[in-house]
Amino acid sequence: MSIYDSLNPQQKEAVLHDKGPLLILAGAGSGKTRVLTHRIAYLIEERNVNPWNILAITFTNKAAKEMRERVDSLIGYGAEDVWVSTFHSTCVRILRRYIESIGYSKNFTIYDADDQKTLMRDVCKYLNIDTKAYKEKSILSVISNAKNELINSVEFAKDSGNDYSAKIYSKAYTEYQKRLKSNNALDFDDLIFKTIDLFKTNDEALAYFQNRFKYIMVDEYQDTNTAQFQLIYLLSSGINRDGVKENNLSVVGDDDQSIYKFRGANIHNILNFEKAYRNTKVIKLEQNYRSTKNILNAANEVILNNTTRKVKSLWTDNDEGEPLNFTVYSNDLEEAESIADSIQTSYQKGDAKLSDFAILYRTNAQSRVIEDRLVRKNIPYKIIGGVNFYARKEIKDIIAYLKTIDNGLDDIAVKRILNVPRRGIGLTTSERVETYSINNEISFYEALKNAEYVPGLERTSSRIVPFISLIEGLKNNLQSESFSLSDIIDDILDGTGYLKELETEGSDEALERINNINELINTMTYYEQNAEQPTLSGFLEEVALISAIDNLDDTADYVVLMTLHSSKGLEFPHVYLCGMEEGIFPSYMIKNADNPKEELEEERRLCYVGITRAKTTLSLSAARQRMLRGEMQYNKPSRFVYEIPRHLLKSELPNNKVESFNKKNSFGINTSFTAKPFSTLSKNIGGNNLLALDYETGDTVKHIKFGEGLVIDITKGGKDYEITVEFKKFGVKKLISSFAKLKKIE
DNA sequence: TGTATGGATATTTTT
DNA sequence: TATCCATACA
Repeated sequence: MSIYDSLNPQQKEAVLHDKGPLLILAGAGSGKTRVLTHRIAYLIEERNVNPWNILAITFTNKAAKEMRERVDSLIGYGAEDVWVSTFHSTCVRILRRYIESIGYSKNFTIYDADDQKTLMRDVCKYLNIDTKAYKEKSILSVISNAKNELINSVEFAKDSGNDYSAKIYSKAYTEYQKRLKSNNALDFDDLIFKTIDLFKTNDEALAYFQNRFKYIMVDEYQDTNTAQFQLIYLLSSGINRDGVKENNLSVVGDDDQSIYKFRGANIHNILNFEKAYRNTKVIKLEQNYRSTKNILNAANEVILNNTTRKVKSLWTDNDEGEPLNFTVYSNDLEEAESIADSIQTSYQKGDAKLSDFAILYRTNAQSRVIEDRLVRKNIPYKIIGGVNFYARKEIKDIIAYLKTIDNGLDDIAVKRILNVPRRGIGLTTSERVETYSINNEISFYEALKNAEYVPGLERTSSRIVPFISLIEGLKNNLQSESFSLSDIIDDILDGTGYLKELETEGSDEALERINNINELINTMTYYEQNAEQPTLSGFLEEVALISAIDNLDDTADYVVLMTLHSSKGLEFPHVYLCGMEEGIFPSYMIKNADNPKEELEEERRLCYVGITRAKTTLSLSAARQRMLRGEMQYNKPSRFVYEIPRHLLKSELPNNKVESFNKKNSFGINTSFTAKPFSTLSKNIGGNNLLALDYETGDTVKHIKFGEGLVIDITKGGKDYEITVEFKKFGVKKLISSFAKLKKIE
């Protein structure tokens, strides 16, 4: 039996596709990674394609690693020669080799969001841009959008014409690029942008890679942006020996799972693929192997409300499974408590491992309450994302030292550590050095070396000298043959007294920082032992391109918490989708967006992604009130919940337990209950979901807290009703029908 | 130059 | 709520 026999007909067709462009529209859980890996195996084993002629591109390191492992297990040898990597690392590898032809040096550093912001702050100061009116972040986002659309600063300037704001952005863009270059640094977007730049200006480099990558595969194609599209287009447009353009490009994606528009992803890349590549073969994978029928149907129904999509419908041979849970809790604490409870119960019964559970939410901020509950119950968990490990102060400090040692041109790094730990070198000094460096067109570090000549620094220069000799000493260590990379952090810690300072402080926070630093040392040791040719630049590069999801270890047993975005591509037997509330999910941000309808559809795709992560059970939940940035929010259940057909949902028995932490709710009572919103719900044919009320004006109704009252008015407000009731004991109140569980009294 | 303080402010998703 | 920033003071 061959490895291809286990594939279904569509999968097989995709795997056995010969040459030319191939678009695989792969629904959630339809085995797309399987198809890609089998296709790679097929090309190598059956078509005698050289492994090194294959390039497979993913978005995360984790996906790349998985793909390589799977190819490895499929074929006997050669898997290690297949180039499997992310867009960004692919570009870094290309640039490390050829970047000199566009005027950077090979040991360029990569700026993360923090570095970008620091640099932009300097730029704004220099250009006298009022950062109240033009925030660093928004300027950076304008620049990022431009780069994603392959607009350089010169073209941007042309396009901005006489528009006042555009001119400011343009000036900032120009100066920002100038400084990146003099710092010998690239930001994330530059990695792609400059690679294209290189290919457009250096025919030899382009030809080399076109010739090398005869077969290209791209995963998650729906998330590519214009620049990435162009990159792939260039790489896949090589001419073969017979002078024919083969376009041996296979892309896999699902337009319904396109959730990175905010990051420049261009959904038209996938929607118009067939137009960009003539003679494209299109294959749809519609059989889902992951979820139960109930879960899949719920997902299908929700996504049906989107208008901009390729028509497809997923089906499955799997069991019907259990209906989905939907519970409305009175507040976020209770929601968290209940989720933790239910995980604990299943776990203790031995029904599942902890790693079978995932708790998904829209925003990172929501993780805090849940984390708190899990801690109290001693349930091991891991939060993916949130404050990035490499964004922590102590880690950034050490990294800045490493960058300074590696690339003295990186002014941002040098400035960061100049006075860390304190050396009595303050702002005034730093500014004088900077002025000197600008006037003399040298790097900040070079200027520091000349401190004694810098005007006004006669006295402080004595403090700068030891700093310089420290760095120079570390640089020298690195040169010596016997020196190992992993010693370098120890040397930094010793030489600077960084560790000592933390030890003396001795606070919990300081200990935590020490732990983090040790983790960094471990990472470095691991890198040194495993990399083919370990270098400091190589390590810094790896660290810069790491993503949150890469830290997910699927062999460890813990509950994972993450945003819906991070969950894409993963699957779990049991999924909790919490915070299913209007304003949270969909986010309130979409209301003020340029195109609310488009944004809503993106949120809905995100919901689709969330639902389709679940294999056997899915629990949705909402909270009637939740604390958000110190303010109490009252939200209605998410419209997405209403888009799930009633018959796919299970209503649980009321849950009236009294929790001590909940005593002080603003109503003075505990209203923990399991909502049954669908007992009173009817779905209109137009898709405009309205609650059907079982009472009308003039009826006597009963409210859980206010008791009996007379309905005096019912007004339609959006997708809900506002009910005015005159209560016997509490007077006239206005209530929202979906919250106030009013019961008609006969 | 360093630190403490209070007030303003910004709140989605991240390779 | 958490972070950032300006200002005042040591």
